[in-house]
Amino acid sequence: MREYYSITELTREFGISTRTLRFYEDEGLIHPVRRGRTRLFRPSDRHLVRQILRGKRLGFSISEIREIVQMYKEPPGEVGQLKLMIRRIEEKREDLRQKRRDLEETLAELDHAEEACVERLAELGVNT
Amino acid sequence: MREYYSITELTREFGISTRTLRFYEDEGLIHPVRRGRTRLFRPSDRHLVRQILRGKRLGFSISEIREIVQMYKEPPGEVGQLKLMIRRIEEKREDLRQKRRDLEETLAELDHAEEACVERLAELGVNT
DNA sequence: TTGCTGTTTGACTTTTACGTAAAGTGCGTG
DNA sequence: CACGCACTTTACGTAAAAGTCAAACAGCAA
Repeated sequence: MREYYSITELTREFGISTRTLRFYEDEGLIHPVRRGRTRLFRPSDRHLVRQILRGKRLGFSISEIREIVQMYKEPPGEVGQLKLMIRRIEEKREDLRQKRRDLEETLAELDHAEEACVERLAELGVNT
Repeated sequence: MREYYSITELTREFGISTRTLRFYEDEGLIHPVRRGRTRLFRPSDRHLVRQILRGKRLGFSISEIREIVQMYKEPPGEVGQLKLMIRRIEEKREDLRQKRRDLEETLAELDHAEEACVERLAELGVNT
């Protein structure tokens, strides 16, 4: 496990630009440490980036992703906050379950579409 | 099964604006027929809107959704086109499978986060 | 010292997906 | 007829999420 990653190492690994990583820092999603002015990304920052990009692929906005990564952190100490957090987590999970339904339906329709194409090819006498 | 829906009926049903439906028409996603200048939405248009919104929830862009709804249509008649279409469908499916992995991972992490909160509540002597 | 590479901040630009305002059409009702 | 209502087009505006570019600095090799 490496101690630190440079900004370009991460851009290469994840296929994103330096601008994007700085943008995520401005948005408070990541907090790389500094040596002088230069950013040093720890493994935890790298893991956060991975989680951020996962959220992006699922169509979450930056502020939604910000909420989600808050949830991954240490649970708060106060009872009210904890209950609030649990409610928020449940909401996100419901959101994700909706996405899962959408996803399965879309996959099923694509399966169907592909079958139709394959059948059409067979009709045309093409050996698949 | 209704013959036609008005634009506002659909906006109410789906919780979107008229602007959005006209935008989708401009983008070539739907093609409601006209009586005079007024749009009439058929059941098939309504179904398309449903599919479009599903794509949106999954984080697809308008042009990606355009590609997807092309795939739902009748398969093309020409062999080359058919093979191309099948390749495209397979790409989208791979895309969706990636999303599914992302989704399951995110759900798992949220499960874990919620458990941590519940445990923390228990430590504080709160009866859940 | 010069030059290269990587990095910084800051400002401006772009794309997407609509929102919103203006001005007008078509139709059924009182 | 006048009104209201749903609908139309055209045009400009905007927020989010970066992309792009410039100017400057730091470290290191030749």
